[in-house]
Amino acid sequence: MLVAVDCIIFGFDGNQLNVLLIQRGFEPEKGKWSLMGGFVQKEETIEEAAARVLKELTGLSNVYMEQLHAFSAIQRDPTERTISMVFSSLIDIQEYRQQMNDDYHAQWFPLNHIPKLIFDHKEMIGLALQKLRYKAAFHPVVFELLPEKFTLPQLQNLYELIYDQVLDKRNFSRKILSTGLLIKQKDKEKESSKRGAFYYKLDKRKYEAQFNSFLNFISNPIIN
Amino acid sequence: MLVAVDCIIFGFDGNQLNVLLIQRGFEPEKGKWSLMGGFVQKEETIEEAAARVLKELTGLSNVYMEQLHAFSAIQRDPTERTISMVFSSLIDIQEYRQQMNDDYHAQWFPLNHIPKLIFDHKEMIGLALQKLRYKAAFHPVVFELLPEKFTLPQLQNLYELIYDQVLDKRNFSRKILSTGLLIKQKDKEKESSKRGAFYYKLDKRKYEAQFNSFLNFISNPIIN
DNA sequence: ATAATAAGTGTTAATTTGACACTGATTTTT
DNA sequence: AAAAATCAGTGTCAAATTAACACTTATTAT
Repeated sequence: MLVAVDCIIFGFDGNQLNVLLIQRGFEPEKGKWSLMGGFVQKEETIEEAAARVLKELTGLSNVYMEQLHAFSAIQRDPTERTISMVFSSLIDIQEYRQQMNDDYHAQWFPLNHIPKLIFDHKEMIGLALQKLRYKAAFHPVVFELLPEKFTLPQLQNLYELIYDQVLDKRNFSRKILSTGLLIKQKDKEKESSKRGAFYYKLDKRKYEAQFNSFLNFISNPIIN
Repeated sequence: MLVAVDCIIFGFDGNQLNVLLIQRGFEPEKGKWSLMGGFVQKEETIEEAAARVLKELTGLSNVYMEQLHAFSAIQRDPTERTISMVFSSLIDIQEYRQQMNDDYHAQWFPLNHIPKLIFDHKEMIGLALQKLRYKAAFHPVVFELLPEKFTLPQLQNLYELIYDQVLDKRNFSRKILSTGLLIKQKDKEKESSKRGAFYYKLDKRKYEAQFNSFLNFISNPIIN
């Protein structure tokens, strides 16, 4: 019985939530779109295997990933019995763009335009998205998808994407600012509007301290 | 590399939260206290393996278990490289007492009197408890620990145990009844008080429909 | 100068929360 | 038979939070 890891990396480009995919480099299903996957070696933990596989296939390193779920249907890989440990992660696309250079052939796909994937990888992404919704409702995880400096409209936009729900900006900013997690900057982002919107940074000390206090940003989050 | 499953079964006896343990039947560490564990066979999913192992070691069947986490530290089993898929479950001790007859030697241990366990099993239980706290704060999972008919004082007692926190009974009953999930019965439980407390049953239809609406029973749940 | 665009901000009513204490039913004791 | 003990059950009020709602401001383009 083989033990594999598969990595789901969500990335936000300012407009869309994306998932990173590659064309599989070995048989079976060589050339088909797939999550970044590989086999666990004898001398590594599954977390180490996930980090190694991600690095090998995309060039990305120091990406914080966490266990999502293990998939073990007997025929999920029709050629060999394989259990897959799935990891998932949220990153800011821009921050990692350099690491992910042309030597690699990983590609970002917007969530609503994911190509046909091998095995049960589509199901894996579905579950990861569900967990993201769950988690983001109570924990300030979405900041991991944003650059260091971001604006309130960008942040709201991201929440609206994740929950597929429009939010009232007055209530949104009151709520998000009331957490005390955001530090207003002096400069503005001027690309996406004439007036420009102030940048904010995350207060990392408070972020870590308060991570487990529940926020409930979304009134009636739809989790499943 | 071996793939194992370990099962964490929490049970409530009316007073205490308990975990089910057995004395391990094979080397290494034969005779030491342990979670119910075994190896995944070629022709079964890990969920099936967990159900089979639980049945073999304790007689329990039809227990709903869900994946908790995979443990894969290289030396966690010092004799052989083994990855363990951990499952956990909540049950009403009474309901399963018959299944768990004298043929088996599984024993319930109150959470604050757990013996020394093999490998990383203590850590596994810690994580399962953390997840129970997390989940029970938003989902009505605690009913799985209770018999079909239960009283409000019993239910409150259970929440107080899980969160190690005393709750105001007026606020508690207001909140729990406002979910509409409980159906008041005509009869009373008269064992534990002179006056007797009305039984309630869970409205199973609503329970399933509302499972994913967040309840937030506990004001500031301490999750970690 | 004017129009267009998106940012930013405040009020009010309704709901929810948390704090708090007494009455009621029954059994045990004297 | 009366009194005491035990635990179930219930209501109010003030504070905090939420949801709904619309206008002003800064800037750029015309």
